[in-house]
Amino acid sequence: MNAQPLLAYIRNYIDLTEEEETILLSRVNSRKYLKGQFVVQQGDVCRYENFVVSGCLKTFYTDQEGQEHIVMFAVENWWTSDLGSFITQTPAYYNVQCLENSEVMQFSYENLEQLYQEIPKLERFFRIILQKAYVASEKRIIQNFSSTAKERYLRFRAQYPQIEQRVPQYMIASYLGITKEFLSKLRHQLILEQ
Amino acid sequence: MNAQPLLAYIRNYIDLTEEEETILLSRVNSRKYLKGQFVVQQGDVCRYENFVVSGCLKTFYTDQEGQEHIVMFAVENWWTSDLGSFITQTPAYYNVQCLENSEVMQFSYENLEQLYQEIPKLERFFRIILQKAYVASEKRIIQNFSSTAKERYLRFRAQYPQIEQRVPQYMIASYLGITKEFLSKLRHQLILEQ
DNA sequence: AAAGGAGGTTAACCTAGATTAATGTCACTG
DNA sequence: CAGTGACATTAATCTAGGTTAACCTCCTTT
Repeated sequence: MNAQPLLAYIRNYIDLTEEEETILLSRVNSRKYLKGQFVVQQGDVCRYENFVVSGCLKTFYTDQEGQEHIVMFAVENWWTSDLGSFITQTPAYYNVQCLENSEVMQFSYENLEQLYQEIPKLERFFRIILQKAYVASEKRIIQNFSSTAKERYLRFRAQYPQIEQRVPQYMIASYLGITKEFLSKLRHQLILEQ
Repeated sequence: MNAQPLLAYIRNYIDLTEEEETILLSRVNSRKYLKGQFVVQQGDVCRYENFVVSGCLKTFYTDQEGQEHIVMFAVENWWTSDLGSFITQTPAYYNVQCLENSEVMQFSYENLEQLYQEIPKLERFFRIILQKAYVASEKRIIQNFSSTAKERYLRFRAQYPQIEQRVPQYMIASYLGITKEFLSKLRHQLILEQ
């Protein structure tokens, strides 16, 4: 397993001794998934928090009409799971599925609680990354409210160029909350405007 | 100052010794605001995380056209601040303004960092409440995407009956991302449907 | 009691984006 | 290289919700 990306990521926020890093790694599992496989399935309890080492995944749910809605994408150095399901250990609302072959580092619920005991600094680490995630999530709420689809698309493109290249457009449309047809119209408009 | 609501709230998540509670309270300030006063103003650095002891506040921002958009309301036992501004100590994007005379318990940035040193359990406390806030925020993103205005209004009413009574309708419309006229139309429809 | 001002409603008209369905493009597999 | 399946585009029509503006209630304040 390639633990370096995870350790490097954690070092951005807290300092761990070598011993602590060893304990940490002993309680994390690396897992490889193939394109199309599910890391979380709605209805199951989400057992892991997943740190993405390589690959690309989507988080989505299906509404009453069976429509798929993409909530987020995750690529290298992102976290993905159904956090609501994970923290309460109740059935998941979301699916997390691989769009490419992917490798993730998995923290199970029990191992993570254990780790909080063994390395209390990790409470701080997860608090800090959650703060950031929460702020980003709030920002997304606003931007959805007060922008047109075109503005949201432009912002998405500017903000996540790595993702736009790797993901088919109908999924980007789903992420933006518009139809693939309307996204197509927007793209056409933008070409004319140049 | 009435510290009981805050202590009771914290006790839901972690156990503090009497001594720890004393330290905590020594680093928190109670503050009373009048209706209309601002707890956070956009452009200023947000200095506090605020726990609401009594009253009602709104968090909003103004867009390019000067339109006000309400992001959340806060009542008793809720937290309010501009977290993005607070954690980075950079100018706030939001305003937090009192809709009623309100009392809040304020954690300043410095005191909170100090408290994390003195009572590491507080890292855990804030991690847990942030997890919950993040999950709620994500849920709101979804519900905004995949529901009509009518569904969102009904859900808001069911979920926050305490708030609907205390806040004028044009603010609820702003929170729901619709115009007050359209909300009025919806309310009319709902009366006919019964 | 008159005059504002804050909030709420109604109605006529307008627009962003959805829906449906046909057509196009490309990559693969047999 | 024909055929299939996955993805993208175009165009016609429809609808949720916005905009504008007039009007209606209550409270306050003088």
